[in-house]
Amino acid sequence: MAHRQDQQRRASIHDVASRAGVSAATVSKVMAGVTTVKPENAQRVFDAIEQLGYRVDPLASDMRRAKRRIIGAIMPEFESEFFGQMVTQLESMAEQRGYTLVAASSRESEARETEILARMHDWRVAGVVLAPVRNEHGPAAAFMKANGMTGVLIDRVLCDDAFDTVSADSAAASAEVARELIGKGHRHILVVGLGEQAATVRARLDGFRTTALHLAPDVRIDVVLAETDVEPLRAQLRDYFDKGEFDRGEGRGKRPTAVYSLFLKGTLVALSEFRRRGWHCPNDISLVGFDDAEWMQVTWPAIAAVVQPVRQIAGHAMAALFARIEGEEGPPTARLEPCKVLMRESVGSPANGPHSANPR
Amino acid sequence: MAHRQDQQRRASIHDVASRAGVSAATVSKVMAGVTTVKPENAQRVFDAIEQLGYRVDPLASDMRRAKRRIIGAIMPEFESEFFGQMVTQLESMAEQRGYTLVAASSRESEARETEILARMHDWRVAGVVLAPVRNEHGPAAAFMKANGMTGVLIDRVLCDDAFDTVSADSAAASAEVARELIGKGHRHILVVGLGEQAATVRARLDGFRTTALHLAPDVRIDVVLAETDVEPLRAQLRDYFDKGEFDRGEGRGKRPTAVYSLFLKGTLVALSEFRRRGWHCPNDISLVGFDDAEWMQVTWPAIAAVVQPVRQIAGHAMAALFARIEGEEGPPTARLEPCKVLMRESVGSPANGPHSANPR
DNA sequence: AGAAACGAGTAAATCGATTTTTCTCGGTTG
DNA sequence: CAACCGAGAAAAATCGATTTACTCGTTTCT
Repeated sequence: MAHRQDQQRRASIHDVASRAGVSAATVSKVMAGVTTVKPENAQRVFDAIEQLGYRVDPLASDMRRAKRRIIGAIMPEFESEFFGQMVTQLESMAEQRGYTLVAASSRESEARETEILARMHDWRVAGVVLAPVRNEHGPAAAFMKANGMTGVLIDRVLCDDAFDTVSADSAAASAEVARELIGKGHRHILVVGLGEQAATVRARLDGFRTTALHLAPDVRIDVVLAETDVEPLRAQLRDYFDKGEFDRGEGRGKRPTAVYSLFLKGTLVALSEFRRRGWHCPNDISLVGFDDAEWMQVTWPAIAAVVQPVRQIAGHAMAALFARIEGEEGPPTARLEPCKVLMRESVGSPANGPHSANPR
Repeated sequence: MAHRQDQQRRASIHDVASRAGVSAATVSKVMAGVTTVKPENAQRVFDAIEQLGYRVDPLASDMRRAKRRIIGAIMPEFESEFFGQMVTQLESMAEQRGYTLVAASSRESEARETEILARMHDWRVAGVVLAPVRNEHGPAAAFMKANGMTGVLIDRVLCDDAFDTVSADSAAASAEVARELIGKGHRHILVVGLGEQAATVRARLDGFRTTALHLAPDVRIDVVLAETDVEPLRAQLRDYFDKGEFDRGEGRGKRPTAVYSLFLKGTLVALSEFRRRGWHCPNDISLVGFDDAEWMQVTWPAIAAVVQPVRQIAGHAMAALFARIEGEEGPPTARLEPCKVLMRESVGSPANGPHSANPR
C-alpha cells in the first residue's frame, strides 16, 4: 500500500534515488528499461518506487524533448454527437500511445481556431488533429504550415498540399442519396445546407446534383444555402416555401417532394419548418439528412440519414498523424471514408403522398 | 511581421534577453509587468519579443509552481448535448483565467475515472471538475480526497463532506413534472430510469413520487429502473408493457397514461418502444423526459423535457473551484441549480386520448 | 560624512526528469 | 607493470521560465 506523502508534495525522482541509494540517472534508466543496470540496484529502485508511490511527472519529462507527448484536437463544437464521438475516439487512441489529448472547440470561428492553434504551438504539441470550421484553406492550416507544425485535417476538407486529410466521402454518399430519391420517383428536390464555404457542403451538393441530373435530366433541384448561422437558413427556408406557390393546393407541380439536408442543423431546421406548416413526413414531403443522430431512429417517422464513419475517420487520422510524428516523409495523403445511407421512414414515394399543406 | 525561425526551434527567453541586451530575469520581469525596469530596457525587450515572435512556453512556466495552470475535467461521456455544452462552458471559463482545460471522458466506467484522475494528479493540475459516473461516493472522489486534490463535483451528486458540489435541482424539477402530470389528470404513471446508483436518478424519483402522492394519493406509480446499460432497460420496458394487459383494449384501466423518463437515454428508449407498438404521443400515451435536446422541439410531436441549467452549473462549479484554488477555506458548499420544465406536445390529458394500442 | 534606503539589474538556484559526459574500479592484455 | 577496456554508475548539462539573493550606483536621511 503506497500512501506516504498524502496531501504533501509528491515524491520526485531524487527522492526515489536517495531511498534506493543510487543516483537519479540510474532511476531514470531503470524506468526506461535500460539493461546496463545491476539487477540488485534495479530491484532497490523498484522497491523505492513502490514505497513512495512514485509516478513520473509528465510535464518535467516532456521538458527536454522538442515535441511533447501531447496531441491537440480542435473541433468546431462539442455539442453534436459527431464531434463528441470523434473526440472520444481520438482521446482513446492518443491514450493508447501514451499521449495526452487536449481538445478545444473553435466554436465555429476561424479567429478562435487560429488562436487555439497558437496556444497549442506554445505547448509544443507533437501533433494536431484539426477539424477546420470551413475548409483546408483557412488561416489555421496556414498557421500550421508557416510554423512547421505536424498535423492532420479532418471532416470539412477534401485534400491539401501540406497535410494529410481524412474525411467522409460526401460526394459518393450524396450520389447514393440521389439514386434513392430519383429511384423513388422524386423529380423536384430541395437541397438545404449550412456553411456555404465548407468543403464538404460543396462536395455534397455537387455529388448530389451530378448524379441526380445524370439519372433524371428533367429533375428540378432547388438550393437553399446559408453562410454560417442557423437562423438565416431558417429565414431563407421559410421564404422559399412562402414565395413558392406550394400552399395553393395546385398539387405537386411546384412544390418539392423531397428535401435533402447537407448538414445536421439543416435537418433540424427543415423538420421544424415542416412542423410549422403542418407537413408530415413522408406523406407531405420526404426528408433525408447528412449526419445521423441517435434520436433519428426513435422519432415518428424515423429520419433517413447519411451515417459518417466516425471510427474510421478518427482511426486513420491518428494513424497518419503518428506516422508523421515518427518522421514519415512523402506527399500528403487524402483519404475519403465511405458513408452508410440509412433510408428510413421519412423518405417515401411522391406517388403515395397527398402533398397537401393540410395536416391530419 | 514576426516570422523568423519558422519551422526551427522556437525562441526562448534567453534569445529575447540576448537580443535585447539584458538578462533573462529582466525579460521575465517585463512580461510580468514589474515596474522596476527602465522604460528604455522594457522597450528593447518588447521589440525583441516582437521581432522573434516570442511566446512563453506554458510548460516551462508551470514547472516551478506546485499547482500548474491546468484544470482537469472528467465527464462520463462526450456524445450528449449536455456534457458537450458543459465542456464548452468549462473550457471558455478556464481560458478566461489563463488556464488550459484538459477534458477526458470516463466512458461511464469508475475504473477509468480513477485512472484518469491519477493521470491528472501526475500532471499536478490546479483543480478538477469531476462529473462522476455514479455519485459522490465513488472511488474517484476518494482518490481526490486521499491525495489532497482540489476539485468540484457536478451533475450526478447531491452533496459531499469534502468537495463543493453543483448540480441541477432534480427533486424540485421532478416535483414540477409531477404537478403537471397530476394536474392534467394522469393517475397511472410509469417512471423509467437508467443508472440506479446515480445520485440524481434517486433524487428525481423521490421528488416525483413524493409530490405525486401528495397531490393525488390514489395515483399509481410504476417504476422501471435499470442499472447501467441501455439495453437491459429496453428489455425491462418491453417486458413491462408485454406483461401488463395494456394491449387488450380494456381502456385505461391498467395501462399507464404517461411516462416520465429520468434520463435522456431513457426518453429515447421509451420513444422507440412506443414506436414499436405503434403508440403516438400524446394521444396514446404522454411522455416527459429529464434532459432537453435540440431535436425534441422539432419532432412531431415535440417532446416535453426538463432543461438543466448547464451554464449555471458550469459557472458555479468553476467559481467554486477557483475560489478553492486561491485558498478559500470553509466547509464544502452544495449548490442546486433550478431547472426549467418545458411542457411540449408530447404531454396531453388522458381524457383526450383513445389510449388504444392501435395506431392511425 | 557615513549609514541606510532604494532603483535597476544580474547571476544562480530551482522545478523534475532525461541525456551526455565523466569517473571509478576491476580485470585483461602487451 | 603500465596501458587499456568496459561495465556500471555518478556527476553535470539541459530544457525554459521564475525567483531569490546579491551587486552596484545613486539618493536621502541623520
